[in-house]
Amino acid sequence: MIQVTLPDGSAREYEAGVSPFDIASSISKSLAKKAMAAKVDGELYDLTRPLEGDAKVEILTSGDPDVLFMIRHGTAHALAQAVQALYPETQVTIGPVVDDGFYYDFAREEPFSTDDFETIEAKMAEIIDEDYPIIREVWGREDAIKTFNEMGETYKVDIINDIIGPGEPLTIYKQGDWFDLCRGPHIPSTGRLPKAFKLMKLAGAYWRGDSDNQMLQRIYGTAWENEKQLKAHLTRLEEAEKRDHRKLGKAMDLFHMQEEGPGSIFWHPKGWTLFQNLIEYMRRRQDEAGYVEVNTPDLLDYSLWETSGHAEKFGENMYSTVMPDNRKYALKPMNCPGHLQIYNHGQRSYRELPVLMAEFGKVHRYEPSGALHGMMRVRHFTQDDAHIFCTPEQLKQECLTVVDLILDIYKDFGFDDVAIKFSDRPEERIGSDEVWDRSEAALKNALEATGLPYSFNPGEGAFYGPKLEFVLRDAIGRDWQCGTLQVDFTLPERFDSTYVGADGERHRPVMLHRALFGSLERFTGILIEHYAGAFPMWLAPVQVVVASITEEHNPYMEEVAAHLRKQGLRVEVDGRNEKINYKVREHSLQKIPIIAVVGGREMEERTLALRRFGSKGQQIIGLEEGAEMLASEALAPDLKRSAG
RNA sequence: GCCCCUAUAGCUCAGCUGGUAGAGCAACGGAUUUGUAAUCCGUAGGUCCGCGGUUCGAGUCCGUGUGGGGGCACCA
Repeated sequence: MIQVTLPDGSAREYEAGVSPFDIASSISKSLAKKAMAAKVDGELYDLTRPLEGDAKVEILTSGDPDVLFMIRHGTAHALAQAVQALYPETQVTIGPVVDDGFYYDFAREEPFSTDDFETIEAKMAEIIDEDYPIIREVWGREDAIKTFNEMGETYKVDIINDIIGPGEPLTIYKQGDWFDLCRGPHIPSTGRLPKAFKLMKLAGAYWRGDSDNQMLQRIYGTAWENEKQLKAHLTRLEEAEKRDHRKLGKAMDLFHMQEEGPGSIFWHPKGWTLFQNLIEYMRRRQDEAGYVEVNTPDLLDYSLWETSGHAEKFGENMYSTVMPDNRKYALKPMNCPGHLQIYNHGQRSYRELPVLMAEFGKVHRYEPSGALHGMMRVRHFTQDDAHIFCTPEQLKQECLTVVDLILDIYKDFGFDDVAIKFSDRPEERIGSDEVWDRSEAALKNALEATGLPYSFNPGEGAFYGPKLEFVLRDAIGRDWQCGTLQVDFTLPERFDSTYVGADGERHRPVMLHRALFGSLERFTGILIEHYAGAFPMWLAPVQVVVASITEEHNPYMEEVAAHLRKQGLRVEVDGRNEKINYKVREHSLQKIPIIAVVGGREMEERTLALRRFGSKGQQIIGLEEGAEMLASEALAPDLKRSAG
C-alpha cells in the first residue's frame, strides 16, 4: 500500500505499481501537468517510475528547491544532447548541478568557443520544444560497458569501471535518440524544462579533478524556473561585477598592480590608509586580548623550513637563493619558525603560559600563476598571524577564546553570517597518527564546546595539524574563507620547544596557529567588495571632503579642514573653481562618507552643511559641534564601545 | 602549472574583410565665481604589451614570450 501526502496536506492511499505521475493524474489534470518530480520517503524520485511498495510520496511542483535542482540537472542533459547533436565527435563525461546552475564536461579535440553558445542554446530550446519523454532504464554492467565502448564514450566506461560500485544499479536516462549514464532522478520530459537558462562560460577542467588527467572542456550554464528569476540572477552578477575590487581599486585610486610585480600590490595612499586602519584595529583588539606583538626577519636561513617540514612540502613555492656566503636563504612564506625562535629564546615556565605571540608578518609564496587573482590571491601578502603556546590543559580554553575573538571581530565589519569548517588530517602530513588523534580530538572538543554549527572537510587539514576555517558571507551573499585556527603538536616537537612544569620537569607546549583576517590584502579586497567601496567612516581613507561654493570661501574651507583634522579626521579640501554640483558629483562617485559644503551662509554663521554618502539631504551644524560629532562618528567600533 | 579568452592614450573603449591610429572622461591652458551628482572653449597626449615571422605594406594575420581575465588543479 502506498501512502501519499498531497500538496494541500491531505493523504490518500494507492496500490503498488503506480507511479507518482499516475497519482498526480488521479488527483487533477493540472497537478499532472505541473508535476516535476516526487519525493519518496524523503528521497527525490522519478515522477514516472513505478513505486514498488510502502512509501510516503510527495508530488513536487515549481517553487520547490528540489525542483530547481531537477531543472538544472535536466538542462545539463539538454546541453549534452544538443552538443552531441551539433558536434557528434564530442564525448560526454559528467554534468552535475552547481550553485545557480550546472555544468557539463566534454571531451573534444577542437576547442569550443563562446560563439558556439548561441547555436547550442538554440538546439537546447529545440530539444525542449520536442518534449521528449525522459525514460529511466536499468542496464546490466556488461551491456553498458559494451554499448559505451562501441559508441567511443570511454569516459562513461571509466565511470562504470572506477566510480560505480559493483552492487549499484546502472541507470540510463533516455530522451529521444540520446541517452546518458546518470544516477538521476529526472523530470518526466524535456518539455517541462522552463527554458530560463543561459550558457555562461567556457573553462578547462581536469577529468575527475586530477591534474594528472586529461583536460576537458567545461561549459557552465545557469538555469531557473522562469525568465524573471533568470533575469534577476543576471542582474545580480552585474551588480557583483560593479563591486569588483580590481575595478573599484582603480576607480578609487586605492592600489594598482603591474607586469613587473605579478601577484604584488602597489598600495596608493588611500589604499594604504585603509590597510593601516585594519592593522590598527586588529592591534587594539589583540592587545586587549592579551597578545604580545613581535617582528621576525623576512629573510632567514633555509634550514628553518627544513626543520619545520615546509621546505619538503612547499619548497617549490618558496623564494630562496644561495648568497655569496654559500648559505641558502628564503623569504619567509609563513611566520611559524620565527615565532618558535622567540619562544625558544630562554627557558619558559608553565607560569608564563599561554604566550600569545602576534605579528603582522609579510610573507612571500610563489603561487602558481593560474591561482593569482587581483588582491585576493597574491604572492606577497601580510598575515595577521599569531601563535599561541600553551599547556595541553589550556588548549581548549585558548581555542574557545580565539573562536570568540574571530566572530566578534567579524561582527564589526557586518559579517554576522560566519560558517565554520573543521578539517582533519590530510594524506600528506607529518606527525604520527597518535599525535593526530590527539590534536583532532582537542580541536573538535573545543569546537563542540562552542555549541556553534560546523561542517566537516575530511582530509583538508594543514600538513602539521587539523584546522578550523572561518567562512564569512558578504553583503551580496558570497562566501570568503578568511580566518583559521590550527592545533599543532608537531612543530614544537620539531623545534624542541619546552616549558618547565609545576613538577620541575620539561614539557612540550602545544602550539595554536591562528589568523583572523587571514591575509590583510585579501581581507581588504573582500571589504572593498562587501561595502562596494562605500566604507564605513572609520575605515574610509578620506572621511570628509570640505568643498567651497566659490574661491571666496576657500579661507573658511581651510579653517574648517584644519579644525576637523585636529579632531583626528582624515580630511581633504576641494577649493577648485568649479560648480558645487560638479564637486558633489565627483566626491559622491568617490563614495566619500561626508561632504561638508561651505559657502557664504556657512562662513557667516560659522557652520557646516553636511551631506552624507547615500542621502541627498543636508545637515546644517555649527563648526565646533559638527567637528565633535563627526569625530565620534569616525571612531572604530571597538573605540565607540569603550567610549560608551 | 593546465585549458580557453584577452592586451590600442592615465581610465573606459572604437578601429569592418591588412593600406603607417580615433572618441569620451581625466590632465594641462583660458574663460566663467557658481548652493548639493557633469559650465564652455582650446591644447597636449600613443614603440597599438615584448620578440620573431608572413606581406610591397601588420594595431589588424601567424608563432612565441610576458601580463591580465574565466575556470580547473594548488592554497603552509
